[in-house]
Amino acid sequence: MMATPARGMSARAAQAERTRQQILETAQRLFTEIGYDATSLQMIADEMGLTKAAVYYYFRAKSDIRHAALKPGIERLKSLLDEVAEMRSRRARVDHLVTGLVDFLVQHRHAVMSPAESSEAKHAPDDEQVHEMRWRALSLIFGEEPTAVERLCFDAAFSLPRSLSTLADLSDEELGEALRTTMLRILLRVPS
Amino acid sequence: MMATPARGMSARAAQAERTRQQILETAQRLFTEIGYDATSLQMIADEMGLTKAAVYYYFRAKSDIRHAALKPGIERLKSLLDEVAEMRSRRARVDHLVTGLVDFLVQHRHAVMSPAESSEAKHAPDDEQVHEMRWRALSLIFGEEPTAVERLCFDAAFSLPRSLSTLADLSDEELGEALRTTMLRILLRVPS
DNA sequence: GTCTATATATAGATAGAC
DNA sequence: GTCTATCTATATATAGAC
Repeated sequence: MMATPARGMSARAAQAERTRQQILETAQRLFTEIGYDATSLQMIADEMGLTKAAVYYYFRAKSDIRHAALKPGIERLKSLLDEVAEMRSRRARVDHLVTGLVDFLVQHRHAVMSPAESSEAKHAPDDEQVHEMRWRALSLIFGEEPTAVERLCFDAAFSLPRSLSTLADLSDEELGEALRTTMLRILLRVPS
Repeated sequence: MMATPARGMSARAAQAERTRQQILETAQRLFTEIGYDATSLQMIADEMGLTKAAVYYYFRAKSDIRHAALKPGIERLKSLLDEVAEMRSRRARVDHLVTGLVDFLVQHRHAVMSPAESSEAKHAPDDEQVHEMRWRALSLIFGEEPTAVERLCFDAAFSLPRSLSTLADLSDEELGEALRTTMLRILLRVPS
């Protein structure tokens, strides 16, 4: 779970932690590039010069890798929504949510996994959480009873992470600015 | 390939055509609900009370079912773009594309398959075509050198088909109107 | 900590009976 | 036209040697 080996760890344990982290990064990249279902543990092992069994030493199941890969994004989104919930004006809420999300997206632009689009999407605890947060965000932005158009604007704006792969030619700054501008435009001034 | 058995067909052949069509509809529904990769031929066969081998009699491979399921949408989009290309004003082009697309989406709202999100997405001819049409549509709406924000607005608007499943509570009329309004709002009056 | 070897399940696909 | 039976490949996952 740790990004860096803790102090006091043996050299062996530190190496193990690095290996674990590398598996996670490799898996995350493959999930992003070709999708979760299409990524086999064999591919992950091959890319790292390990065997499947070695991968299983670090993760008990394929779904655990998915869980670990999704975790930082889920945590970030959760705390972002907590912060947003404290804000009074709608404008400030939208602004904070968009800015926070865009910053996270740009930082992880090459490893952004959409939680949906996996055959595990049903009943997996991660996806339950994402689903709940989606509802929470919708309420925070458009109130308890959003109109159909508002719901669509919400979906349109927050579907943009899926488009990251088609924007590889942009620098981090350009990408961030474009994402922020577009999301704000879609979410603010929605016609009734 | 035909939606209805042609005149002069034997009763046996007509029955075969119906079975083929039913397999297609069942598969399409499952592809939409749980995704292409997660749908096995066994599931399709089970839902219809057939065996896998029977399904293979009608379709030589799983990918052929996908191809047949995608075909109507691809054809519709292709002719729509041909029509749009003939129009002079940008406003008319956006209007015609959005209206045509929304009509198609509402009509097939329970069986809309996103061409991407399958492990076959690479090098499958269907996806090549969709990719080309995406570029063509982008050029028709925003010109040959769209800005980053314009590309994002394009993606946001045309990602909306993915949201159909979350709008099951709307009537066809409500859905169509909301889709049309939202897409037009996102695609028109994009800030420079 | 990483390996070989293997268990088990299921995928897509085919051959041939009826 | 639909079936049973089977093939082959590959998936996730485990046991136990080193």
